Amino acid sequence: MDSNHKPERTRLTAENWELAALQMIADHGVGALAVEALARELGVTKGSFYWHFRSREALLQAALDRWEEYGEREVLGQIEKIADPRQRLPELFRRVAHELQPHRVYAALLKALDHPLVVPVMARVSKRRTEFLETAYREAGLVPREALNRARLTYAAYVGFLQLNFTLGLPRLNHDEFDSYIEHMIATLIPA
Amino acid sequence: MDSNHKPERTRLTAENWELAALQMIADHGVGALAVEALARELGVTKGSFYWHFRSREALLQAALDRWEEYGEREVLGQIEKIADPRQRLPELFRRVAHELQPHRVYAALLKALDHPLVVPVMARVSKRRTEFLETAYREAGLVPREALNRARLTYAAYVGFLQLNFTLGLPRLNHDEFDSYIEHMIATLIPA
DNA sequence: ACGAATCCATACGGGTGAGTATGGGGCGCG
DNA sequence: CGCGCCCCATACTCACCCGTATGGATTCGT
Repeated sequence: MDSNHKPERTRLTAENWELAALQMIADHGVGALAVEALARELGVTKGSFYWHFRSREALLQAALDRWEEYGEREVLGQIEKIADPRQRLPELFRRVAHELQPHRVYAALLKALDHPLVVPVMARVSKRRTEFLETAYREAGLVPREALNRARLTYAAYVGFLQLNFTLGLPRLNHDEFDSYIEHMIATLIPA
Repeated sequence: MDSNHKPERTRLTAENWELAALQMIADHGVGALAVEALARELGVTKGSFYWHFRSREALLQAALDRWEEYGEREVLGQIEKIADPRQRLPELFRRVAHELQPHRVYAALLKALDHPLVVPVMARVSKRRTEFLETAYREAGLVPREALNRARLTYAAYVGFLQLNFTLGLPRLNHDEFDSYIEHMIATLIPA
């Protein structure tokens, strides 16, 4: 430990700033995304930041774009590999339930829905995911109107769960309670 | 129109500030709760505010307390009058669905779950409402474990719906689509 | 090796919003 | 009538944070 407590050093790239921004958003919310605080975190000063980005909002936009692109590629990409449509929904539920880490940014963005830059991103992501659920429910045998409503209900339950248990940390479910809840959700929402 | 465009005048009381604060929270979120902005809204200056309240946080706390107390008295009080437990849940769903106005503060508070003063309030409110749903589901015939999980699922769906359709304004449901969604929710979540 | 491009530090200006100090005006009450 | 208390205006200070200006340091191309 010859220099700082943050072992990062040497030159930075725009990607470094964007990833650090996403980390900051996940930890302390969009409102805490300040350039001087980020610079401290990275062991540099504002002088560095304003070389890579035109403004604070430009960084936020870049970070959101990166997050959205990553989310589409990772979350939905894996699921579409599951061939059997009947197994797709339960498997989706179980996988999503056990990857809590990637949802931290999503939960933080849910709390920043007043910010103009956040709204269109969340609108696109929510729309795509709901449509994905809708086709999955149709493949599972629901008629179109029911599939649409069930998709909306499912995604609302997902978002609400994030808010209540993740952000609020409300009932602090242990592992068994959590699994029990997920299986109950599968039994209730997915048609037999 | 001899004076201001805001027809409020004469001396103010602490209650006036708290109600104006809740209005501001509902309209522009907790972050927009600034004392100078509120003072402008009420047609006075900061000098007035700091006579009634010690700080900005004191106002926020008072407003939250008022909202929590009002919510318990109004929302849950009406529902408990419904005698038949079988009719209680569908009736609850339909009533809650058609009173969107009282939910605006709740939706705004959902976006302020990083604020230390907001978290305990939301934790208490969510806990009470989930427990209310749990007993209602038990009265409707579910076994205890299922009643608990179904209550959590229902409340999560409620919270997520607020976030997606209220705050985000996503699919912009019209009246028929909205009713269709509510009835689908009743058919899916409430045991026959 | 040496100039040029890249990356960063230092220092400053400006805007915003919380909190304080202090005095003045309205209103009840004797 | 005039005295005192309640309510509010004015005018500050202070802290924070965005953005700019400019020069220094490091690295890369050739």
